[in-house]
Amino acid sequence: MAKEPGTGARDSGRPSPPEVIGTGYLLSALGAHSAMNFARRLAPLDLTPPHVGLLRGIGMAPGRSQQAIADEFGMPASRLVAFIDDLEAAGLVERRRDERDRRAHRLFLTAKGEDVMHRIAEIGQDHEAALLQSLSSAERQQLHQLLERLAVNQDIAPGVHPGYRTMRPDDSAS
Amino acid sequence: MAKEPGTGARDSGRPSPPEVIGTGYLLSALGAHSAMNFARRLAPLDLTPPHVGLLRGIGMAPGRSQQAIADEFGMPASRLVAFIDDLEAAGLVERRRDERDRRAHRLFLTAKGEDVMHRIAEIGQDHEAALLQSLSSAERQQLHQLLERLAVNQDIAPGVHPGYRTMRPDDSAS
DNA sequence: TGAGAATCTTTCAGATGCAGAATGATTATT
DNA sequence: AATAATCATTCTGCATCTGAAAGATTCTCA
Repeated sequence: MAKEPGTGARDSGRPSPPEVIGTGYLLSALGAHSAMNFARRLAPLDLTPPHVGLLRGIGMAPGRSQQAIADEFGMPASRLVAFIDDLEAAGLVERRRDERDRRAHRLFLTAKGEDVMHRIAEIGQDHEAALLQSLSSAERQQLHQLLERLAVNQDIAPGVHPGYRTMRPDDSAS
Repeated sequence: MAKEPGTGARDSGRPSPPEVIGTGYLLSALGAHSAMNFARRLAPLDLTPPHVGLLRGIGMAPGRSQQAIADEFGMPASRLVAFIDDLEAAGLVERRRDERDRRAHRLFLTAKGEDVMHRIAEIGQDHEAALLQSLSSAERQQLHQLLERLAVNQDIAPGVHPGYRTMRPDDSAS
């Protein structure tokens, strides 16, 4: 029985690769998990996390052009169109032609949009509570501060983030 | 001028939506960012994070079937095939027919595969260092422990995580 | 033993996310 | 006035991901 292949295999002569799970990995796994759970909670409203991000972006500074918002969120303007279409069809957002520059559409939350934002805030709090349930209040604060430091350091835009899948391997490594 | 639509609009009568950026959001943004940077560093090796996850999975317990690995990683077995094809074409992984069950393929790292794993470990450390550069050593430890607690609590599988995009809105909310 | 059910891999077809080029309308530049 | 730049939109193409066949093998149990 020299190999015992069925069970575990933990005894070759080689230096085994490091077992530690990196913080970066934890971050990305937890982030994906958190986003997925949030998406689940959002599904009954027929919204996705990007929709919500945009709603927030519009609500916090109404009247901006699609281009401006696309820039803030780091997405191509062409991608924004479909999202705004959805939000407008749902009656949450209004496109108004800019009178000073009739190429541009200025975006506003409707009254219904603002109501939905409050509903979303509740959902967000539930989600947050579920996510952090294993941490004490002090620990939650600690965690939040540490993450905020990282975010500032990496200058994360407060917007919609694509998955790494979006990465084209032809850019230069950081 | 009752509306003043041009400038900022920060003065309606409504209760403005909460400004706080949730920890869940930070997590997901940082996670996406981290995964993207890691993907960038991996690109010269012609590998993606899922490839690396699988390599690790195979290296840590060689000889398992594709089905077993697909289960561990929470992905459909059909999706695994292409990844293993890639890894095998690159000479990092070997498929061997299981003699006891000739339907199954058992997966092993080649010597080259193990070498690449070590290179990947280096890359991971660089990545980690860049990510955490703004934190003291004690803070890094704190952060890691807090995240680990969350991961355990949410029982995150140590595998390949799809983005929330994968979520079909027809499942039940958690 | 032998027939049908289950299991493993693989291929294939379809849905979705995403970026970038092309287009039409409008505005800025000179 | 003519040309260039800018905004929104549409369209095309590529990558990711899933689930449904299909072929090979093994299991079940009558």
